[in-house]
Amino acid sequence: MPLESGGSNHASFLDQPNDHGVALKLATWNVNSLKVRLPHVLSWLSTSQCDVLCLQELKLEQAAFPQAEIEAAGYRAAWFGQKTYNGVAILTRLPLEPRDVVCGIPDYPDVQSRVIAATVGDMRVICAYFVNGESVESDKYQYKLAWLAGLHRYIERELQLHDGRVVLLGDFNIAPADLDVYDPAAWQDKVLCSKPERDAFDQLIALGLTDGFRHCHPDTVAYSWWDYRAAMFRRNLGLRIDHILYGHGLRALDAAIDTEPRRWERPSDHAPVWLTLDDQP
Amino acid sequence: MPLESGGSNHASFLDQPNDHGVALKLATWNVNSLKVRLPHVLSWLSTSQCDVLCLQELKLEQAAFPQAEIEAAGYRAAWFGQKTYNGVAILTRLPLEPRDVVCGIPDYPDVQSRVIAATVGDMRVICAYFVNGESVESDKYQYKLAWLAGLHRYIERELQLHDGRVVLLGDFNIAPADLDVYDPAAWQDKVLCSKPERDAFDQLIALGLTDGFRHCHPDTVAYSWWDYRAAMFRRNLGLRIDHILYGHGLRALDAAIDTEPRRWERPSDHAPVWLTLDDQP
DNA sequence: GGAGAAGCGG
DNA sequence: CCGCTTCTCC
Repeated sequence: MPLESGGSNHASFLDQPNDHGVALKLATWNVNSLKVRLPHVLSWLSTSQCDVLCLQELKLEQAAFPQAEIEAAGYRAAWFGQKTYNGVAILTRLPLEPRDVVCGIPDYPDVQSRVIAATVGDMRVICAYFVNGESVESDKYQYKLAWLAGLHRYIERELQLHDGRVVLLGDFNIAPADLDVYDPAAWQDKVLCSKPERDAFDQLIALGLTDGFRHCHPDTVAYSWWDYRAAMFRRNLGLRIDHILYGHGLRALDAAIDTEPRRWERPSDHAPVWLTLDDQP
Repeated sequence: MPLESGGSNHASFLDQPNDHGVALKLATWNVNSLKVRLPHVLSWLSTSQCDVLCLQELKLEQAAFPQAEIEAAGYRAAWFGQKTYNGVAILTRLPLEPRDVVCGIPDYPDVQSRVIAATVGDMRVICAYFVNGESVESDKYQYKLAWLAGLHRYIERELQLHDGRVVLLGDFNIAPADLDVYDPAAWQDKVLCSKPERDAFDQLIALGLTDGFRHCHPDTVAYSWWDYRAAMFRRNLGLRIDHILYGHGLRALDAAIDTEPRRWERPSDHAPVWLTLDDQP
């Protein structure tokens, strides 16, 4: 997969360096209700100083998005809401702003609000809340596989359109490898870990995307989600299912999963995952 | 209504004076879920120092009563629980204890846990959560009137059995007079204020009971309940529907409605009502 | 408006 | 376990 250099003639992300030097910090966080988690999000924004934060499971309708609070924190947002379930958003730190916002997967009809894309600086950011699938026996699992195929085609097009300067981030509801699972034997062939799901993940990678966290930490065991039940977080029994994949037109500097917010009062069951990108093409 | 002196040969409430001298302080409080309001109850017990506290709307089943916490506060309790709705309790400050506990109205079959009686010291305490009735057009209103008749017969018997040393207290769901209503015209003939309900209240009084609060404060406008909606408490738009009625064998010293707990975080919609009784027959 | 239930989704 | 919903009751 050669690095495309012909079409790309982009400027830097920002006119002036941010707190990460010339790097851009992106993050993804399934907040499991933005209404409940807004204080966490605002607090985390202020300390993490990330430039782009992608949220999933807003669980609020379009009109209920807390735009004023987000903007008061110095961010702009594009969001795709839905009552009760799903809902995704892209937050960008000023002077960055989401441009050319596209909700949903074009040509893939879906009543659920799972995908939002925007151009930020000169890269395409695609925030997705992947279908969970419930169990491999479930109808929802079939929907998941079909949805994954639809997303694959979408990402393929976006990579072409944006010369590999694409970041796909969100709650993938897929643990790509056994290293990403606290008990691989128990999870073998279970939803989130099944072969077809991992194949779909690998096919995204085969498009020329890199798993940011795994690239930076090839052997590190780290999880981004812990079931609320059975004190799974306290016992660190989790899965790494939230990911940041970046295209061949970009280069990663560092990545991590910030488990601190998972320790806060009334936490989301997910922790934010972040990645810094070098601004030298 | 002459004061019965022949049959009554009772000792004092307590062997030694309590914080109110020789008086006994009784209170009633509809807590609207004891599970949620337990901290309020414990806090109020510690400051009010009342000897007998009757609770309504526990909204918990018999086994879920927080006995340990109540006892740790220095109280004993008898309770009559029910899942979701109703539920009543009598709390007594040690060394007082509830004796001869009777749940429900004997000979008045009712699946709802609305009445509990106990002997405390040498008086009979009857704690009741009266039927609300919903509206005068409702079937529940007919149930209310029938229930009131059943209660009347019960109280009549208890007054005879205990030589007028009876206290009936609880959420009556009846505002006895227009003075007890923030907008009598609007509430005219409405449930809680209708003629048949007020007649039933007056018939209880006619048994030889005295409305403790009204006896001590003949002209005072004071409410014990304010609807959660429309900021009714802030605007002091309420009703006096929680009462302490005492028999002719007892004498009141003072009474009040403590509106402070209604200002606390996540309050009940009712405020505690208290009465002190002289221990000189 | 605030409590509880029951049911869905994760 | 935790969030959402709709429902009932007051």
